[in-house]
Amino acid sequence: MTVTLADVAARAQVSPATVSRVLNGNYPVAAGTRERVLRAVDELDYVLNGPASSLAASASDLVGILVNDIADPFFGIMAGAVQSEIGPGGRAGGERLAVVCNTGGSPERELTYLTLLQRQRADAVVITGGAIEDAEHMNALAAKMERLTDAGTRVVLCGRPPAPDTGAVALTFDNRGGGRRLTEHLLGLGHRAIGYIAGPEERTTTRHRLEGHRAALAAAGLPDGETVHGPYDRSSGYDAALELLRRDPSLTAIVAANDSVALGACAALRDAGRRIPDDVSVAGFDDLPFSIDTVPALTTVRLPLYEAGARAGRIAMSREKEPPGGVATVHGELMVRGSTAAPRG
Amino acid sequence: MTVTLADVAARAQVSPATVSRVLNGNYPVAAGTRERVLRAVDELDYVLNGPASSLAASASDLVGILVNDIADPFFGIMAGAVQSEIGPGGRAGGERLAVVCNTGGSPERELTYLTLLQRQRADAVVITGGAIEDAEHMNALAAKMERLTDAGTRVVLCGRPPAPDTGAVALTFDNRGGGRRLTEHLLGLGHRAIGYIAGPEERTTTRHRLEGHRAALAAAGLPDGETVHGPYDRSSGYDAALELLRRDPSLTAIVAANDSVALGACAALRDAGRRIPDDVSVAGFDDLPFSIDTVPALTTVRLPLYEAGARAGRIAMSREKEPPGGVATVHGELMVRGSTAAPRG
DNA sequence: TTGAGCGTAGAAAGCGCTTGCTATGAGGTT
DNA sequence: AACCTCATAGCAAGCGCTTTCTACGCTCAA
Repeated sequence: MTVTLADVAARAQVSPATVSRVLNGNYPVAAGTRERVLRAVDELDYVLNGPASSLAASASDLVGILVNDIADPFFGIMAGAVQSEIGPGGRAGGERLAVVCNTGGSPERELTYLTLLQRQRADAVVITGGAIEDAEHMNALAAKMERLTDAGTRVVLCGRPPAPDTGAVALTFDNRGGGRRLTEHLLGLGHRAIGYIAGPEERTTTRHRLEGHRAALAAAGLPDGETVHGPYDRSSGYDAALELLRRDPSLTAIVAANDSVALGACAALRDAGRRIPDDVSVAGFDDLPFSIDTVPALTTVRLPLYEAGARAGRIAMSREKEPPGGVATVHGELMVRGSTAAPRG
Repeated sequence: MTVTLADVAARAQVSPATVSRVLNGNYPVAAGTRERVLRAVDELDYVLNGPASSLAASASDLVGILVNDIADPFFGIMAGAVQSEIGPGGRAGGERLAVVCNTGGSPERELTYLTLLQRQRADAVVITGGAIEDAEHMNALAAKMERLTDAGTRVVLCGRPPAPDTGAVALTFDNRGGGRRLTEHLLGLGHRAIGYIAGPEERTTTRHRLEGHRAALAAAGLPDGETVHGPYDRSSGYDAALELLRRDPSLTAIVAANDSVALGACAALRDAGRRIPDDVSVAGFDDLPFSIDTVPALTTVRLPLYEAGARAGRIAMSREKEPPGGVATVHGELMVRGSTAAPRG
């Protein structure tokens, strides 16, 4: 029914071993023989049986990429960059199956996907985005990562703090520094009543950005401002902005956990009759593609998502040597645009 | 080194066959035995060898999802919906490895990924987004899909025209109808000079949306308006809008191939000193999440991306019966918002 | 001429799992 | 008491490939 190696071998009048060697190209085969084999492969429309091959070679060409939310361009951009370095058509040339798995931000699903990838004996795994700060989950995750690296699977974290003693390489985003510079910018403009819309609690990204924000306030001798937590999406930003306004109608600036949240906040402010930036300044984080096109354009912290993803991909493929200590920090760049200005009067 | 089924069997004092049956749960095993086996699995931290299992059972738990651009929420939303029906934590409960593959819109990569999935003996494949209308590629693709379905892999197209005689089920988007209604809306407002920013040529999505647009014009007795082609992204929209303005400075409306393009067009119009919608109306397509938050909010055609993706996922899992004839059409809904208005004077 | 050395190909032993078939008892029947 | 039925469990034969080891010519140097 389905064509096997043996069929190809028979057709090319060689042994299965030779066909395998032609296909893998890791053993000398005479040019004529090779050609005969390739012709047979073509004529029979032969497709290698991946499982059989992986079993025999105890290695696969599968690389997994975990993302928290595939519908969010923040992850899409990183995932695309990783794939561009790994998958078909990538610089590597290898025909690897670079696949992205959507955890939806759920710790269990993160672990399940990791197990599934371990089951497939994945070559490498790239985990993108922030982590959940739950002790139990962190332990389970660390244990899993360690088992993966022990089994020879390279694990690279992209946009997540290092996981010590797991063998995983980390490309960490400087969320704290970015958050701090952003708030410093606002303080520099003269804002003193600044509301903060944070991401979901228990996420490293959320915490670090908030810490940076508060560090800037503290450095200026100011207390923490009003803070509201919520998911990383526009409607959360919308609701949170209204809530902040309710708590402190006199606030002159809102810092959002990311650009999508900022976008929702802008909509809420407009609906509440506040002009941006005249009445209230708004700032985001990430600098997603749409952020330059909002009205007014969004002040934000640009994270080099594509570059970081690409680098993570190369490290996963061992085409770039890992950073010293297995950890590198990726910095953001403050992008000052029209959504922030000095507060009135 | 690595723990195998046999190790678990030894520890649980049963045969490997029994362990396998406990793990697969498709054969009666006495409760006590099952428990002993599960304990051993746990104690040894056993993880099934996927390739070996797939080889022996000649079936895998891999489901592939192909997308044209993973950084575009249009695809991210669909992919996420498919995964929600298939992957871990999904309604199916099965621990399937639902993976998304980014073709980047390249025909070769599309084929390569399909081959890679065929190689892994994927359970099912969902292909999202429009197709390339190149005869050679279409044939190759059809042949590949046919071979996949022949081998028992269910193939579902989501947002792509049917592929007759390939065994693939298609959930097609009514791009033509949506495009037509959108332009009818503009005509109804009184616009006569309407520019069109199309997507890349040779894509079904591009062609159908444009055809709908022109059908509306023709029905109103108007000739085709100015048209510019470009990629489906904001900078393409920016450039194209300027080009349209150059060609016809008096145009009163611009229809864009999708929302991202429309966003770029809006930016260009603003930079050119035109007010929206006072001077020029702008419309998009898809109704991505950000579209309601643009200023002014974008008139567009809402496509039920999540619902369509979820349905594609269920069909791929045979949890919903396929539509009659293997083809169903998904309609869009015109969303009239602030970016379109009657032309002045 | 003989033997070493090289380039190339084949034989065959698995890789770790699934599953059809067979074996074994316990419980129920007549 | 002998027999039949189930419910469970084990045996063993693969699944289709990779890879080690061996074999077979040849060429080339001694």
